[in-house]
Amino acid sequence: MILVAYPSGSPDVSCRVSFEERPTVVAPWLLNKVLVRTLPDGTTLSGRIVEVEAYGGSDDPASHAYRGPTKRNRTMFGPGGCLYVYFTYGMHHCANVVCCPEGVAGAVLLRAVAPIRGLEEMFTRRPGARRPTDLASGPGRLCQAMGVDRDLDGADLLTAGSGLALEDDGTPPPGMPGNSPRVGVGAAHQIAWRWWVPGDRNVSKKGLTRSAGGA
DNA sequence: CTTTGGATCGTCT
DNA sequence: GACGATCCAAAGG
Repeated sequence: MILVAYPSGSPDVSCRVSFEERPTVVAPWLLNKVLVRTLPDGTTLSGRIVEVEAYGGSDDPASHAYRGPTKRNRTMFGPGGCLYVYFTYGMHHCANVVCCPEGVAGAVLLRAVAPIRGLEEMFTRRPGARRPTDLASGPGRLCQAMGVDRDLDGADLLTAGSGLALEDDGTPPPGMPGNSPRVGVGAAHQIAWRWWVPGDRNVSKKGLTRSAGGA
């Protein structure tokens, strides 16, 4: 039982217990945190998280974990603060931050980041991208730009040396984030489990729709 | 600008 | 054997 998740009222990205919260709590909190990728050759790529979605476990029909653990989704049942990467549509990878206590499935899909470091490398990895907003404005694009694939599944985002890390540069999450139903989820189970940074151009196209955020 | 359909393969039934 | 937590190019307004 978690008694105190956010002792100071301001979640600490380096604190494991923060990731034992539910995905609907962790998701909006991740907005404006920085995702840092260290490539095998030492190159650093980074971007500010501007769009996320929450996925649950046995309570969420839209979640990979809805019908229990499988070889593919087992990372979702592991400890919070780790990365869950899956491959879909025969060509795209998507990255998630695992949350909830170990044994309980839950994750936050990283849908978009605003590139900060390594733009040149990202353009190389994403031929066809013209503008910086083409680099990581979507879950598949984000993974392609930052070199994230299934090899990083299970990586610990709170430990240096795992290749991918979460950092807090002091920018707080938006006080009133954009909020809408999730993208690509059947209308039958639509609830507003998607959040974004209002006004950020890197938010994926399908989402500058109505919200509580405004510009 | 919006809409539409094809690509492509690991995973689970 | 069917179907994606998607992306992109092409075509139409």
